[in-house]
Amino acid sequence: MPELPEVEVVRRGLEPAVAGAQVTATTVHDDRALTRHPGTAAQFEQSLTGRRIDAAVRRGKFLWFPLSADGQSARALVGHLGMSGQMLLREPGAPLVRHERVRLDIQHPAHGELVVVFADQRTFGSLAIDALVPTEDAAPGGYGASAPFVPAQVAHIARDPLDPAFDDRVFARAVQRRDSAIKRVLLDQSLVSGIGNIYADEALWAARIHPETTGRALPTRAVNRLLGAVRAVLGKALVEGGTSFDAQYVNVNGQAGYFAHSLSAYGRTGQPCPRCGRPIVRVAFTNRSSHYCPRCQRRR
DNA sequence: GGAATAACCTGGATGC
DNA sequence: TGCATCCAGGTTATTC
Repeated sequence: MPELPEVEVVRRGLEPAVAGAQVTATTVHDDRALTRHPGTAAQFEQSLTGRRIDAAVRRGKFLWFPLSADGQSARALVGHLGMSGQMLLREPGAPLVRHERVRLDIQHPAHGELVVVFADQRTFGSLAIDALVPTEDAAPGGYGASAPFVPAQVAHIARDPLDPAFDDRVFARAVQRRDSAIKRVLLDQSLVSGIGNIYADEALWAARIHPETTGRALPTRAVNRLLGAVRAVLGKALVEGGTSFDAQYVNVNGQAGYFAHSLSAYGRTGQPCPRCGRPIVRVAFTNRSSHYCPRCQRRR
């Protein structure tokens, strides 16, 4: 499932191919991929075709591609991979990809003609064209950005822990005001972005914190330890190309990541904890699952 | 305003 | 073999 490392792998793969490229054609195969787009599929195609992409930017799990102004208001192509979205680079004229929803034909001054395919099995992902608005803190909008702008529909998303503008102290104070379980807090994208179910479980295991511990119960030292664990887990996953369980997550060339082999808690129900040997347990958690070690991660 | 939950969706796995 | 059911989970709208 695409979380921060997977989305960053995609951004890094796309950046050299799309930054500076012009969109020569846009084809929407399935308008369910445009659920976040305010207009029709035809308007989406018309708005995008002919525009130049200036960069590839990410905040949390959102990607966006600022479009050259050309006398129009500043806008960007915004994308979210949802649970199964993929952005693939293909050669011109490449056959239709399974679950292909949108295709962009682009012309890059150095790389020539290329195709960007947005494919998505479960249709939770989306593309949209959205206005860029100034960031609240005047810092660059996200990873890969030089300008202090963010798409309007991403403005409520907090910065992620790998963003240089992320404020550790503000995060710690916000956590300690919450009566919710810390896992729920980690998944709240308006407090800290980029963390999903997999990396929440892994970071809590690394920091030896029980997922049901309330934010209010965590001393500042523990919040900082957790933040360090989050950064370590995300950084390691990024180096290993992200986590792939099946064909749902691949990079822009269709290749899987290797971090699934490094997981310590997530998806390891009944297997020994790598630290103490006690079996990892799985418990229900708001329509999904939490995995943790009952010995290493004792409830406060 | 904070917290909790349902709904959206598809296909693989499992059980009968 | 075929059908029904369960499960995975990010975001948003709704409710309390």
